[in-house]
Amino acid sequence: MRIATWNVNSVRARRRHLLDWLGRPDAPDIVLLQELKTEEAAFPAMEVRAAGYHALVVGQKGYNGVAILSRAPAVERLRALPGDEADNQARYVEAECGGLIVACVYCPNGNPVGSAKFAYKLAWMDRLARHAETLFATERPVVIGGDWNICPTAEDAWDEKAMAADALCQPESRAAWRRLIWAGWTDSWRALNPPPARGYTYWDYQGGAWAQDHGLRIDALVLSPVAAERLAAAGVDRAPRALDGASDHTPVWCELDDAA
DNA sequence: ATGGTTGTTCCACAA
Repeated sequence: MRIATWNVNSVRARRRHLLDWLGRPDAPDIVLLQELKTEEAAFPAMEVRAAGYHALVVGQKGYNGVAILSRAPAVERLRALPGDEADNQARYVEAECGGLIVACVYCPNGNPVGSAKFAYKLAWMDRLARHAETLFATERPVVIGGDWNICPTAEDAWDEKAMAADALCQPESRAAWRRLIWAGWTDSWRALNPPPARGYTYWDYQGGAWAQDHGLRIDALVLSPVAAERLAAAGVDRAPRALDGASDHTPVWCELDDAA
């Protein structure tokens, strides 16, 4: 079972890239998408279906938006992250699929540091950590994947000094990530690629970042213990980032062996 | 210290 996550930065602008990628022979069984930037009604569900995938979409006009694509139908569990009824940003969807619990996250960016947006980022990550505890307690195979908007360590940034003022690299942001790791969750790519390996997943549109490989690793598939026991491979697919009109993120994937 | 780029929406904002 192959699972991937990809922040497409507008599913309408990336429709052709997405459909081409879903049509490749090694395309994943489950794909988590972020930053759809559209309402569910404008999601290209028919074309995605023709490519072989069911789609569970939580959309929003202009901003955010997440989806779970799957070859087998997914059964929806949650369309929002618990813990704040007033939060209407489309950043979370969770489903039962292929014997797994799968959660797709678009964590808040939080820039600039010290703003209300940074406070929202930390509050959202606190809600995620608390919800992750309930998922962990199921003792089921669980995958939480998406754009975390956190660069976990200095090894995950092209230049720690250049990123020092960014919300993605703040100590509080990294502490929110480590809270999950200390609780027993596995960062799938990093588990198989220990430092000094680099696996950037995002390159800014500005400053020729892609051409110079000035990237960050901020997209990840995080596994509960029984899922991590099945982890067979993980990788970053850099090809879509090299295309004309690319998203600023590229897909990350992991392979889980069949359940014993 | 600023400007560099992309997407969506509206004449900015978010990333």
